[in-house]
Order: sequence, then structure tokens, then C-alpha cells
Amino acid sequence: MPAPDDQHDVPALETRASFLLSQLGLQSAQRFTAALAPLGITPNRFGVLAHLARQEGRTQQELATALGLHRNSMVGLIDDLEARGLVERRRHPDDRRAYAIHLTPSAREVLAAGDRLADEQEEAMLGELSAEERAALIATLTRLVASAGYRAGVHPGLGSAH
Amino acid sequence: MPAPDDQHDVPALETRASFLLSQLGLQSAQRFTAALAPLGITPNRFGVLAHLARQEGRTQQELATALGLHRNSMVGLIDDLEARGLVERRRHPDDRRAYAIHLTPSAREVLAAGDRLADEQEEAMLGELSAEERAALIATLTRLVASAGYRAGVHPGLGSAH
DNA sequence: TATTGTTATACTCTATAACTATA
DNA sequence: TATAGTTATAGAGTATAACAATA
Repeated sequence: MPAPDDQHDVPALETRASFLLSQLGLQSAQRFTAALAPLGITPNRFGVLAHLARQEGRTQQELATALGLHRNSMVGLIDDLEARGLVERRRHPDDRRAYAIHLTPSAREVLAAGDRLADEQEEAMLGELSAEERAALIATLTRLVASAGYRAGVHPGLGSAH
Repeated sequence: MPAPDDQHDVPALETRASFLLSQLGLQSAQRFTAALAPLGITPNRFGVLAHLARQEGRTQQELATALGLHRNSMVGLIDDLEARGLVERRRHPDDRRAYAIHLTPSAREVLAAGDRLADEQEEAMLGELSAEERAALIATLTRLVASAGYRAGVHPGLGSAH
């Protein structure tokens, strides 16, 4: 049988930080998705709740802008969260076109539970590293995020900037 | 106007490595997608070519298994690459059910060009870091990938393991 | 005239099952 | 009976345009 012509002068993807980051980043997202599933929400929904928790009463448009997605997409996200009893659409006091989105007590429980799950995941992913290595990694990653021009805590996966 | 009730005792997503990795990883993937676009391929296709470059003549099934996706999905990928003149489906010498997939000279140019683009992206993303910081980052990420059980160079985004 | 929220539509990806031809 | 490749279909996710109510 003709042996396959092996060639080893090939792009070494696995030694590049950009590839490793992409690999680990997707893995991290997939794990978090699986961890949140029993709570009935996705990382996207969790991100909206977390953002709301910092300032309730925002309009859908404000939330969409803050999270970098289109207001059309926010409709479905809020529909979902409302159907699960995690947010309420109240009338906006100043603008009768807009809703003021508020968290329910149930949402605060979900946020706390998700936070615990994120802690467990952090432990599982970084378990091999020493405290110093963890600190160095987080410091470096934080610098890279800042230099990329992202606002802290805003994940690009929510939408692709409109 | 009623001030929104700010709350700052909230999950600190942005200080967790898992969140930062997810952010940077997706960013890295999006940049690479944009960089490869002028070449007419996506990171997925590039990954198939890169894998093929290490060992030509593989069957679609072997490629699918190696890259962690279903053979059904490989059909479309190979269709695409074949239509663009990047791979050829030759008859397999030992198994008349299977194809032996081979790269074209054009594919080797695409691989080289993509490799250059990946270098440029690495430079753009890590530009702020010193040589020591880069080395430390890559070493740490490599350990994390290994501990996660991935094979080097196999990206989980290609498919979700079947 | 511009903006908030909504709906409808289309397009991409992915997942699944079922079919054929070979083994 | 199992395997390689194919096809068809359905579902999730996302992007775009157009609409009604209000500013």
C-alpha cells in the first residue's frame, strides 16, 4: 500500500497563544454552558442578568447598547427571561415607549448559583496552577483584554457589535 | 426621576480566568476568521487543510475522527474545499468505499498565507507583552490545554465530539 | 423626524436520521 | 452485520428590514 506522504513542515498552530486562547476560550464557554444548563439559562442570559444586577431599571435599548448587541435580539432575550420569571418589564417612568427591566428575587438566586458554578469551574480549569501562576495568568489576560479595547465584563459573544 | 438601584455586590466576571479566556478566545477566533476571509476560507477549513498537510491520503472518516466531528459534516467541508480547488478526492487504494483526500498545490499556498496571517495576529494580540511574558503565557496555556485533555492542535470549535 | 419595542424573514451552522455501496 | 460516504431535514442562533407607538 502507498504510504501517505507525511509532511511536518506545517503551521504549528498549537504553539501560538492566539490558537491556545481560542481553544481554551471555547472550552471555557462550553463548560459554563453545561454548568448553567440545570439552572435553565445560558451564558448569554446570565450575562444579561449580571449586567442588570449592576443597574436595574434599564431599558432594553440601553441593555443592548451596553452589551454590544442589536435591540432586536434583546427582545427575545427579555422574553425568555420574563417567561422564566427572572425579569419583569415595568413601565418606564419617563418614556412611555420603553420598558424598565427589573430583576426578580428568583434572578438573584440564579445569579448567586451561577457565581458559585463559575468559581467551581475556575477551580477545575486552573487546578494545576500555583497561586502565583494563576495571578500572573489573570494579570496578563486582563492586560490583553484591555489592549483589545473591550470593556471589562462585556463578552463579545453576546452579539457582534452594531 | 427615580434613580436606578445600583448594586455592586455582583459576580465579578471580569476577574476570572475562565471569563477572560472565553473573551479573548472568541476575539482571537473572530480576528482569524476575518483575516482568512480574503483567502476564501474559514478557520474550520484551514484546520482541515492543516491537519491534512500532516498526513495526506486520509479518508473523510479518519479526518472527521481526528478532528472530533461527525463524518456527515466532513462531506460539506470537503465539498467546499474541492470546489475551491484545494483538495482532491482520489479513490482509496485499499477500500473502494472510501476516498483518499489529497491537497493541491494551491492548498499549500493557502496554508503558507494563513500561517503568515496567524503570525501577524499573534503579533497584534501580544504586542504589549515582553518576550518573557509571552513565553510564560504560552507555557501556562499549553499546560491548561494538556490538562483539559485536548490533543494539541485540535480545536473544539470544529465540532462537538461524536 | 428620530427612537423603543416588536415582528417577520432569511441565512448560517449544526445535529440527526436514513439511504447506497461496499466491506 | 458493520462501515464510508451521501442526502435531506430540522433546529438553534443571528442578522436585516419594516412596522406601530411615542418622543
